[in-house]
Amino acid sequence: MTGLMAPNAQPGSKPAVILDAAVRLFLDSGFGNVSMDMVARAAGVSKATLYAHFRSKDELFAAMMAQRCDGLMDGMGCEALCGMPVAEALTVIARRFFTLLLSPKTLAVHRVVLAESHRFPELARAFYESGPAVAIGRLSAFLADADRRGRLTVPDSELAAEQFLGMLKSHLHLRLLLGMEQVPDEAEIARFVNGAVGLFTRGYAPAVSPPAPSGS
Amino acid sequence: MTGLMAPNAQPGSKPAVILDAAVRLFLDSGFGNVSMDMVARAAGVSKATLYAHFRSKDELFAAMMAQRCDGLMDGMGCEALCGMPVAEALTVIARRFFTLLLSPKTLAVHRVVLAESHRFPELARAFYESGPAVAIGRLSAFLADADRRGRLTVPDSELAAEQFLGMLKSHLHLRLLLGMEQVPDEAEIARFVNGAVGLFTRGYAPAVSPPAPSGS
DNA sequence: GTCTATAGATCGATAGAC
DNA sequence: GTCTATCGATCTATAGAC
Repeated sequence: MTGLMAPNAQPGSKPAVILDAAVRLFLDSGFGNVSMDMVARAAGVSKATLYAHFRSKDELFAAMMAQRCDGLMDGMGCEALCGMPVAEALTVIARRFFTLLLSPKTLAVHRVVLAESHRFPELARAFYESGPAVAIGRLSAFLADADRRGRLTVPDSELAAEQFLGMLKSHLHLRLLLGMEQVPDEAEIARFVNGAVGLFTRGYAPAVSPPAPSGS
Repeated sequence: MTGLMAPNAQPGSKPAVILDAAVRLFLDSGFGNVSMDMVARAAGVSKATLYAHFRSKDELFAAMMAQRCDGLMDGMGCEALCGMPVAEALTVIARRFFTLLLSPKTLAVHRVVLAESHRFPELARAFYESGPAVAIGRLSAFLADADRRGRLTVPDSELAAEQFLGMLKSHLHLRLLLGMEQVPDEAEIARFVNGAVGLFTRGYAPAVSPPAPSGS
């Protein structure tokens, strides 16, 4: 994160308790539908105490979002994947990305950031840099490595990373953001993951090699 | 559209004038940041007149969105494309979809619907059905036809349609929604369109045909 | 630091004259 | 139908006692 301010989150301290309440309320109902009275009551403090720690509602919101964006990409490391067969590694990456993207927490962050990106432009940027941009960067590095080793033929690894993640998001992500669907079950996840990995590996297969699945 | 109500939009009539003002304000600033006073002033009528035509702010917002969703997919017909070579047809479809998706008007609708999908669930559904769902449906039909004619091998045409449109959206759409980028120029559009068409036609190429670019 | 009480401003919706 | 004026509720932020 850039440094939007993340108060010393001594667990149990007043700022931490307030932030926890703010996370629940803001992510659940958005910025405009949550009043400072509600935050104060949910945190079990008075409104004056709240204002003693956060100078305004904007600052509280920004601090809350900064906390949520920080660990967004934990568990998306790609170190151990460079040795695996490409299709297998892509499957692992796709499943991780999907699980993260479709989790209620991540969906809530998307909803709130999108809704308030106009009022908080730096926040929108911080979210993108700490979330989607990291995913693209790591996958792009993995693809560039696969290209160097001849496992795939990827002329534009950044574009390819966007394509792969975009295929997974597809419109399913939009449907979930709009509240039209529940989180998909295993079968539906497998359908998207296998479909994306298949299309991607076929479309970026190395020049003229046989379709041997393991060796090569 | 389902029938959310779209008052007789006699051009020049008071309801039409009010709706025009509401479109500008709501799409620009969202639901919560626009007051009925602002709408009345922008439309050049009094607040009482406004309430004479729309019983509440919610109803005005819904009517405004219904109007914007109606023509959303105009110009996305795929009739004349079934005769063209697949790659060419996909390029046309991709360019149309991209132009539509990245237009300021469509971006604004996305922003507002996403922000208010919690408060207006039927509105979110109506938007999805009249916009993204139509795009998926038409492309899916085109792909199923291409599969029947042996131009592509597409076992799951609906999934494939989602993949193709998702590849185009990628994270570029998100960056634009967040206000981090201007609308891309011709070169950037070509990069995404050609990349998607290329990956898609290679990955869904018919079983064992040569990679001839034009004929076949 | 923490509380209670309230100032000050805004907004959605309505009443009543014309 | 259209206007002016206003009600009642709500929200952010602060003042002042402890």
